[in-house]
Amino acid sequence: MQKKDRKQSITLKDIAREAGVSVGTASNAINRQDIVSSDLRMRVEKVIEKLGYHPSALARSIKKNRTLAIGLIIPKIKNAFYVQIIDAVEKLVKSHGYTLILGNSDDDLDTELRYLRTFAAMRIDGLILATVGRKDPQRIERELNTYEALGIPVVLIVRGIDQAMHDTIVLDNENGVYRATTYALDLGHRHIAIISSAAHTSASKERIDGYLRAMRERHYPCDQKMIRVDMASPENGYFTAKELLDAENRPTLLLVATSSLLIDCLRAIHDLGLRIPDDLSLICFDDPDWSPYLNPSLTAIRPDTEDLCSVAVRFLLERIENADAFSTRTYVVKSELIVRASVKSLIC
Amino acid sequence: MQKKDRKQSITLKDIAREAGVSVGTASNAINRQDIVSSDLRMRVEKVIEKLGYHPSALARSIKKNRTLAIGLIIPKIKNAFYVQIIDAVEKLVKSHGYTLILGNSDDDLDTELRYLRTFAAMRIDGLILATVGRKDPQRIERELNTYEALGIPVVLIVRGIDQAMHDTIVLDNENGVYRATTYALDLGHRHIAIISSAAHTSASKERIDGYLRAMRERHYPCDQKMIRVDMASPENGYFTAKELLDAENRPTLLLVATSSLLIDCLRAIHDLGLRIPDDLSLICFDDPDWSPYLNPSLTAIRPDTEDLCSVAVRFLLERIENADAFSTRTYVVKSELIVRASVKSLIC
DNA sequence: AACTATAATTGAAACGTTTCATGATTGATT
DNA sequence: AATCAATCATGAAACGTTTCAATTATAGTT
Repeated sequence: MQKKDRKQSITLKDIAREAGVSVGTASNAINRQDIVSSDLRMRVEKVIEKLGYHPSALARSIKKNRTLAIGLIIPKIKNAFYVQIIDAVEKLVKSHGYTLILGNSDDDLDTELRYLRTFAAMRIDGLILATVGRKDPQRIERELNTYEALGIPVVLIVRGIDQAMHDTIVLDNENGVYRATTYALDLGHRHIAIISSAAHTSASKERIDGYLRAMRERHYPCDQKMIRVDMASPENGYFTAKELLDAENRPTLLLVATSSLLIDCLRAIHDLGLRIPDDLSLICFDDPDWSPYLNPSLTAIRPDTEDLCSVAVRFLLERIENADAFSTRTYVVKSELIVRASVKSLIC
Repeated sequence: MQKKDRKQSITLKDIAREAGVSVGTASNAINRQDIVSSDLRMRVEKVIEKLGYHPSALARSIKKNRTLAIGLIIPKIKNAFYVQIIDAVEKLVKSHGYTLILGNSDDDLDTELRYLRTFAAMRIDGLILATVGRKDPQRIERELNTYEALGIPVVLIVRGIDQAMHDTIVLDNENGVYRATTYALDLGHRHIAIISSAAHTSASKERIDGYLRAMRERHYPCDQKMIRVDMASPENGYFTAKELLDAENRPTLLLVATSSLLIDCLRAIHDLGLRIPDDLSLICFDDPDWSPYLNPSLTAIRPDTEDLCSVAVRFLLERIENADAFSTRTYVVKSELIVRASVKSLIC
């Protein structure tokens, strides 16, 4: 089936003709009210009302070389962490007169690249990118070069890219997990496992590093079997968790590295009939809004998303205003350990 | 601070000049490969690669009178139900070559209206709208008339609007709650309360109607105090729930009408020290993906979001292809009662 | 009355594409 | 040789705006 040509709409030319002025004047009557007689302005407004004129942002953008649109690409909308980010970023950009264009790459590099291309073609004024990761850094770099060529600023969040050519906001993954691990050690846990996804992201590596640093500093051995990296295919976290928890020497505490893995892990725990925290203690990196209402409520490492987003948007808008005023910046967002009830103390 | 003029980019004219052809030909070499000699096509492609040409979707859209963008406006992204919808709709439109433009009105009518205007200005090819409701139907109607005038089809989802001028996909609110209520009655519950938000939406009314119908059919009295309508201001659900559950004759079962209220209710239940299901049974309309991992797992009414989205997108695309081929359609999405562990049987 | 300064309007070019009627080039067919 | 088709490329108009130099009208000053 063919798309029918869309009904053609009222244009500025129609307004001008009906009001008996030139089209340039009609434009001025709308946008530059200071420069036009109030008499004329009212006349044009009447005609606009009468004919039902709705200006085209396309034509406007092409002339003004700005779209007032900002792109946000995230890896997984089903992850509550990114929902918080979408919500916060949207409010922020809206308050500055921009529209948010969302891309959900669904943990798929090709989808991400496709959004990168589409958004560049759309000539968004700026991009906030949480990339799916480093499976194929060159391909992402290549798209980002397009942004460079088009003069569209890019801010990376959550996950950086090696060459520090862009402003980047990252979480303190290492430190967050480090503190969670020492907290667990302080409560007497020794068999601590960590399950993480997507080995190719630096976040994953950093979180594991935080775990390792805590264990090493306290001189506890780290069994490699306690470190599991899930391959980010759907459902896979479930099997990884199940295997880990069904093994002979089950850990006493499980660190879950992302809230999307959390659901898989909970399902595995549930299916194995394990009780939290008696059979297994649990800490999650990232604190979805329902975590207090799990039973028991969930001890979690909560990154300061508000801060993350406001810095990201600020950086981006600064670049949009004045692209070259700053050298590349990096900002690390603090996280906080929220102690609830999912970790059992093992000291007598 | 003023926005600096963006670096001006390579245009088709540059390609044409460098390749020694006319700009029309360059365009053909890119888009109409059948009509151009393969020799020329390769030459142009080389130049494109060399100069780094990135076509402007703005200019293209203005000529072709289509943007390949579809708008989706939802009332609350923090509501897991709408996250599912975003995810599903995005995948569907993407598979048809469209880009999704998301607007989160955050339960605010003005924000919704603003998105309606912005999206119309952007000349999206179609709109899927879950409106915040009927606080001020005329104002929404007015914006929708703009879409009519511009020939942009609109499909309403989840929440309809009185005059049936648009295709509409709704949930079977009444029936879903009806079945949940009879299920509760069958298990011996008599003091059943329902808490709902946003009295101005028809969904809210229908859900309460389903509750009432079940009670009446079975000839049980409905205490008006058992029907609470929350005013949709943030945190408010918490107080409404708390008041309801702290009263003298506390219900034995609570029907929660939306998953965003659910979090507030859980907090109230938690704060009052009530245990589910022993002190209070719970059923929620809408089934977020974490509901199986609440403890106890949550009995819920789950609408078939996949179906909702695929029908909505299908209706919309059909209208885009051929706006007038159909008269206004309405589709009701089925829902299913997922029985888990949050309802206690009261029969001996 | 002549001049000037200010204010209001015009007209055309420009933004980066697509499209289409026209023209040019080639090869095959009589 | 002349005609016809088929294939390729051209150039200009169009899409709906904004912008800006140029023009005209208006009022103010001497």
